[in-house]
Amino acid sequence: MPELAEAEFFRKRWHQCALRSPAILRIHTHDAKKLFRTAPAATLRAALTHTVYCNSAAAAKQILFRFQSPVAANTPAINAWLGIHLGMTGELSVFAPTHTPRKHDHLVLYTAAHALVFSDPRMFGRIQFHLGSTAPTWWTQIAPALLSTAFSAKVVAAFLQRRARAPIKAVLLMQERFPGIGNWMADEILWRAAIHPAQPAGTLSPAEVKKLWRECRAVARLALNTIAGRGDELPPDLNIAIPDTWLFNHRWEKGGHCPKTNKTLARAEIGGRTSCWSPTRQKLHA
DNA sequence: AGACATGTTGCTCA
DNA sequence: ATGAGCAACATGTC
Repeated sequence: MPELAEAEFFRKRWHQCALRSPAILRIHTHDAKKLFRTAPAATLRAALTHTVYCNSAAAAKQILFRFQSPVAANTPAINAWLGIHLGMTGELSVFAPTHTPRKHDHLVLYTAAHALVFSDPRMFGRIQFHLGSTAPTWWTQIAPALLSTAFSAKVVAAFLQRRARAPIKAVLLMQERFPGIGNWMADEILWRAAIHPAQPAGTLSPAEVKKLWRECRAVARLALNTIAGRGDELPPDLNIAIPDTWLFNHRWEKGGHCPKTNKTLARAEIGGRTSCWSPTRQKLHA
């Protein structure tokens, strides 16, 4: 599920509740070493218990939550940074404080009013942790956001040249330049830009590169607005918000049709991932 | 039963 | 050294 906008959706879900009841009273963790590979669960539990939630942010497919230890006046507060990557099947949800951890609830933060739950059946996600006054490098090193000025058409063009022989679809999935783009966003962008997913990145015309860059930003903006909501608003359901004018609602259904051309959508593995495109709209060229 | 899944990483080979 | 391709990870669903 989680790409750029879903990460922000799940961040808000925890945030809205954590804000109202911010003291962490108790923490449950599962034994999934894989998820805690860079932050041992015991260390995290010890450091985070009795801290207080401050704020959070989402970037790319990652979420950062900041907590502080209550300390005496005149003493600088210690920040505890919790990072969550949702992987393929990760999810953040909120239950009553009486919640009993389910099979795939790998991390549960109990406050007076809630149980903040991170669950992930496939365990492709990752939990990170850091103590210190400044944000950790695994957070600050995330590439500049699609909607930032640093993500310029020029920077995109240069990146495509370095990856000239790779299919453009594979290039869009590279987080070091396109933070937060995943399989469905990449297909949505290419469909709107009318570029075939297998087109080698170095063979895009200057006009196509410009169009691709614009659609990266447009899809990021639309996805954030519709999936993650505007401002502090949170859509009640992750699945109901997306209009049928997007490729999104047609790409997985068998015999799905392009909402622009009404032709049957094509599907193939490109760049190691299943890709979906509209054959009359997105054509390979020299 | 078997194919497939909205992600990353680490290994090969060119 | 750099880029491209692919298997592996672990579990659930159709």
